[in-house]
Amino acid sequence: MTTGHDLARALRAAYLTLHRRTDGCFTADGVTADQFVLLAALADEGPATQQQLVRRVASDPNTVRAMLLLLEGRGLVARGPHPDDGRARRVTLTAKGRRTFGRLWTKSESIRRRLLTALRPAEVADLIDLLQRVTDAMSSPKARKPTNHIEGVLPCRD
Amino acid sequence: MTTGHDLARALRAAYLTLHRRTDGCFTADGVTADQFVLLAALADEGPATQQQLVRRVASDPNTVRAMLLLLEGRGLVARGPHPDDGRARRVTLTAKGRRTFGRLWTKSESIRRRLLTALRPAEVADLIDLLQRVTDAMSSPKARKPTNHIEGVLPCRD
DNA sequence: CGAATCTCAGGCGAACTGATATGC
DNA sequence: CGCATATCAGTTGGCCTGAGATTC
Repeated sequence: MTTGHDLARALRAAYLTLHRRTDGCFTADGVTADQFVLLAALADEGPATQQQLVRRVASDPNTVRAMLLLLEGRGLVARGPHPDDGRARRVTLTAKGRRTFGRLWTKSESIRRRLLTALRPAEVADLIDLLQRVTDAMSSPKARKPTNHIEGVLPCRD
Repeated sequence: MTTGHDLARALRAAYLTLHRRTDGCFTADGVTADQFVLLAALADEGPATQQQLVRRVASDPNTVRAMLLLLEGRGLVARGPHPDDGRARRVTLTAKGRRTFGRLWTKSESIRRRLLTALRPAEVADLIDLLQRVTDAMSSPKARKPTNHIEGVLPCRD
């Protein structure tokens, strides 16, 4: 019956509407939804190298760098040298970054509440698990031509 | 325990990995994942006005227009006058568009197969339902200042 | 040496704002 | 008239390619 295409569409619709609402929530603060995700990754899991951030937010090095430059320009993050690895940078939230994130977190409270009132707790857990499995299924098990970027062009072949 | 943030992250990761893989699948054909969604919307549900396409693919008029211009330039879609409404346009797939979509559909077979093998049929149905409810929950029930665009800036308040 | 981390230059499509023309 | 559909100009941020420097 279903070909998986319905699932892809449902996933797309859910993500885009969430993303749009989140963006709208932060426009007055000049922070995008994606930048908020980056701030949250730093706030939740602490300082990280850019490479680690790439993995935390499911992005790529160039994009993360560009976002960090923007956030750094606003004084929300700092990129210092890494103590143990001369190649890496250690990205941290500044005090201002922490304050801003706290404010944005509060501002987006209603969004999270919406999510949680639309679903029962058990359903939230189920949904997270199902999404996780989708993510795993789509993650490249065999990338050919590994580039310095994310995983190279993701092949159609499985 | 969960604040809804985990759910947002899982949703983001699932969508982005799917989107990336789909994009990579079509790069050789010069069609993006989002354009594919537009083609699919036309192939599945037939000709439509641009406004209808906006709803079908959960986007906004300006974005849809820009994508249609690209697709029209490649001869994949045609935008004719609407028979009943002088304001609207009737967007259709061209023969070439249908052929291209068929080819891309076949090419992306492995992606859909991955989705379906990662989940049991009942889980697919559940996931679609849960995502639908997330979408509904995030869709603006009360937009203030309706613009000609999508719904105006989506407010944080619920 | 290869591999990993990051930088830089450049490009592209998606998404948005705001204003406008036209037809219902 | 208000409202809906679509257009146009312009901007931004996200994401990517490809190359290169530096360090492990």
